[in-house]
Amino acid sequence: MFDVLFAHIQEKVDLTELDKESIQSFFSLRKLRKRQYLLQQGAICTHLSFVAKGLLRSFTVDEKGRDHISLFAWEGWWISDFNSFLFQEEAQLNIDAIEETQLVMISRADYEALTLKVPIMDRYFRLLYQNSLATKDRRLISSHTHTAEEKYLQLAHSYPHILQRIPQHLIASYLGLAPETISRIRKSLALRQAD
Amino acid sequence: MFDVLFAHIQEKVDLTELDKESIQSFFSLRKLRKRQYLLQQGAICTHLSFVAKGLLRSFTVDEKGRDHISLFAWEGWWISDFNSFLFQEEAQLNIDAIEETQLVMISRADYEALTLKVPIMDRYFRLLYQNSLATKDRRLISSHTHTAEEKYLQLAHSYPHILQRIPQHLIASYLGLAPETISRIRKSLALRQAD
DNA sequence: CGGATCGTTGATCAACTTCAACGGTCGTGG
DNA sequence: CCACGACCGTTGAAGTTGATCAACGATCCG
Repeated sequence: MFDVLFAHIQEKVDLTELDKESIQSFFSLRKLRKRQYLLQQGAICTHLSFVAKGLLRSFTVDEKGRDHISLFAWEGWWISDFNSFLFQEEAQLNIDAIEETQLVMISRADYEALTLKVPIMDRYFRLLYQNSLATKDRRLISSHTHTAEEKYLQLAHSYPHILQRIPQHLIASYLGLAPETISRIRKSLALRQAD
Repeated sequence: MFDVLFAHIQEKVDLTELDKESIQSFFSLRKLRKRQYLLQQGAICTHLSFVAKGLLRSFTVDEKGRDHISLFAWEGWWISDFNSFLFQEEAQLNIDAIEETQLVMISRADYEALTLKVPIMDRYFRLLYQNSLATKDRRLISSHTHTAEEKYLQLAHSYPHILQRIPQHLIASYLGLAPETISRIRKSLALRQAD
């Protein structure tokens, strides 16, 4: 479990064995079943979670009871409700497991303590957030610029393997489209493919 | 100029006088006229810029020649094309000044050097990016969840002062709506207001 | 003054949603 | 181990939101 975490961190910064020991001491492990909640709207997000294995989603539910998925997180991704985690406010987001999942988690207090004790983790998280920011920018622009089909194709191109793991109606929710729309897009693509 | 920058940094982390001297030595100043480009698509984004005074926008231009604004940055905001700045790739974004603007800028190399020489800046940027991430999440969800009118009202509520500084068609571009739509929304709101 | 820019309004149009019905598959409890 | 229900994807028809196209008036600025 910790191997996956250390491997991920070491893609961005160097860690000494001592660093690793320190880091490990701040984290705890947790397993989730399929459909199990990690966080529910209105609760306080106590932990920042790294996915060692499995797949989760974060989403909001609107007045009409519809889901809106903001993020999928699989192996090597972090997930939390940032506003809630950082400021210990009520969470706006729900997070649950799409597959059986194994997490490596750190509490709010330990997150602060970790970055103080192992300052290079400030750097790691900065690099992590930088990348994440750039991705979110692209996604927002894409959501304004592109048609439904273009958005679907862009996702399929960016994360081809993940489409096979995620039910189609969840993809729809992630892209901000109706499930029927995805179905029709796929049909239309398949027909054109056949030429 | 540097006062604004230091004030902003010190909202998040503490700086010694020595830190300030070090920080200042890495930054340079620049003025932009109205409509002047800070960055054009295809160029390399050499600097990360802090707005000391004025107002800018970052935007993409699609195949049909339409603008899509991803961000407004006024006093106290940072702006750049992150992908381009970090990896020195060709910029996807354009950035230009909506008002006369004064910037405090740091180059890519100096950004790296700064975070190494003044490690607390890693922390500052991490905190900055954290907040930014949370904001972008909310914006993306909002763009999927809400109607045109709701998006407009949400923006008006979040940044009431800024609506007076930004031409209406740029607001439209930021929200991913046609200029005519904003016009009609405002009319409709005004009519209802009159009741 | 003349051109560019900006907001407004009306008419039409297209993309996507909504609603409804159906068939297949999966998983769980009897 | 089978049967039932929940869940999921598909398809068709109708409805709605917001985009597009076009024209016009106002303002700003060189």
